[in-house]
Amino acid sequence: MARQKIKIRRIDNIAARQVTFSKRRRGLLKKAQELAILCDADVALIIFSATGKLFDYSSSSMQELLGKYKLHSNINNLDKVEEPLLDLQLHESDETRMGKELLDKNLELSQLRGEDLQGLTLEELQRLETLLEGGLHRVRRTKDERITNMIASLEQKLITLNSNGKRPRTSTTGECDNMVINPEDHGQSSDSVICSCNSLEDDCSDTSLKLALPFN
Amino acid sequence: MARQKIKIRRIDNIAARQVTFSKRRRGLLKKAQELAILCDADVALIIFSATGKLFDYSSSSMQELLGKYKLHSNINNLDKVEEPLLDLQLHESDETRMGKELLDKNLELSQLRGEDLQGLTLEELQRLETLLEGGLHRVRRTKDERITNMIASLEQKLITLNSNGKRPRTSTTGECDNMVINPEDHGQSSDSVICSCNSLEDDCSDTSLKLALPFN
DNA sequence: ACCTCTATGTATAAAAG
DNA sequence: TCTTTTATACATAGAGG
Repeated sequence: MARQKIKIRRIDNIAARQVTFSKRRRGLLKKAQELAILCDADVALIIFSATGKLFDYSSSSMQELLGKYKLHSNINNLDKVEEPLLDLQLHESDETRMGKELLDKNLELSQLRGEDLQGLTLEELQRLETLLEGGLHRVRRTKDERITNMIASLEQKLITLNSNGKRPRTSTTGECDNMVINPEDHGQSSDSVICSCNSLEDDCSDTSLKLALPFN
Repeated sequence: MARQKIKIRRIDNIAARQVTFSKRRRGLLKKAQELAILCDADVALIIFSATGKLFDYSSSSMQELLGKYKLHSNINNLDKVEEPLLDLQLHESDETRMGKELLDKNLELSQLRGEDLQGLTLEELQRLETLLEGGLHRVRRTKDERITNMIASLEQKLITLNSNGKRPRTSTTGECDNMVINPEDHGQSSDSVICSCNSLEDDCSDTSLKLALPFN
C-alpha cells in the first residue's frame, strides 16, 4: 500500500507484524463502526492477536448480538469443552490458586491507585509511574476522541436543527445517543463532565482545552 | 469516498444506504481476512444488515472463537436460560464467582493501563482519568520521599567517609541498604534510574527535578 | 510500544449503464 | 441490485524518532 505493495500472506518479521497488526486493527475497528453507523447495521468484531490479546467492537450489546448470532447459526453451545472435572483435589487447588491470583490483582489495583506503596523499591515505583503515565495518556486520548466525535455530532445536529426549523429524529449516529439536544430542556441538566482535551500533548501541557458538556 | 467526502452518520436515502452497505461490507470482510492472515490473528466479524440479514467471517472456527471470547469477557450466558450444567451447585457458585471477580479485576487493570477503553462512557473515562491522576500523584510523592531519603543518606555517608578517611559501616538508616558506596567500583554500574521529582506540584508541572542516580 | 511523515495502494461515492 | 467508471478520500508500508 505505500512504498510497496504487499502480498497477503503472514508477515514473517515479528516486529513488522506487530506494527501492521496495530495499524490494521485500528483501521478495521474504525471501519466496522462506520459501517454500523452509516448503514444502520449491527456489527460485532472480535480480534485475538497472535499473543492472545483481545480487542473487540460491537455496535450494540455484544451479548445480545452474539445471542442473535446463535439463532442464525448452528452454534448452540459455546461451551463445547465441558471438562468432566475430576473433582475434589483439582477443585481445591483451582480455588486456592484463583484466590491467590485475586489477591495479587487486588494488590496491583491498589498500587495503581497509589496505595500500599511502602514495600516497593525505587525501580518498582518508577515502573508504576511509567505505567500510570501511559495509562493516563491513553485514557485521555480515548476521551478526546470521544469528545471530538461528540462535538462533531453536536454541530451536525445543530445545523440540521437550524436548517429544518424542527427537531431531528433521535440520533442514530451511535456517538451521541446519550446527549440531549432538546430546545425545551437542554442546559438544565445539573450534571456536567469536565473534559480536558490534552492527549495530543504530553500529560503536562496545561494548554488543554477545557470543556463542560451538559450531560445526562 | 470519491466525488465528495461523507460524514459518518446514518445514510437517510435507503437505496444509497443499501449500496454503501454492500460495498463497505465487502471491504470490511476483506480487511478482516487480511488482518487475520497478515498478522496471524484470530478474527471474527458478524454483521446484521438493517433488514436482519446475516453476514459473517471467522478466520478459524466461529464456535471456538466465540468460546474463547467468552473466557475473556464477562459474558457468560448468551442464553437467557443457562443450563445448570448437571454439575453440583457448589462448584458453580464458588469457583465461577471467583473467576468472574478475577475477570473483573483483570478488566479493571487493563483499563488502568489504558487498554480496552472502547466500551466505556465518557463519564467512566473521566473517572478513570481522575483515578489515574490520583494514583500517579501518590506514586510520585512516594518516590520523591524515597529519593529524598536516599540523597540525605548518601550525603551522610559521604560526610562520614570524608571525615573518617575510611568506609562507614553498613547503613543503619534502612533507606539505602541497596546503594553501594564503594570507591573501588562505583560509577561502573551500567544501570541507572531516571527520577522525576515532581510530586509536590500537580502532575503537570514540568519544573520537575530530574536525577540520574546510579543504581544497583 | 507509539508517534510522525510521506508516497503509494486501496476503498469507495457518485454517476451511468 | 449489480457492474463499471472515475475522482477522490482514506489506509497504510516503510522509515525514522
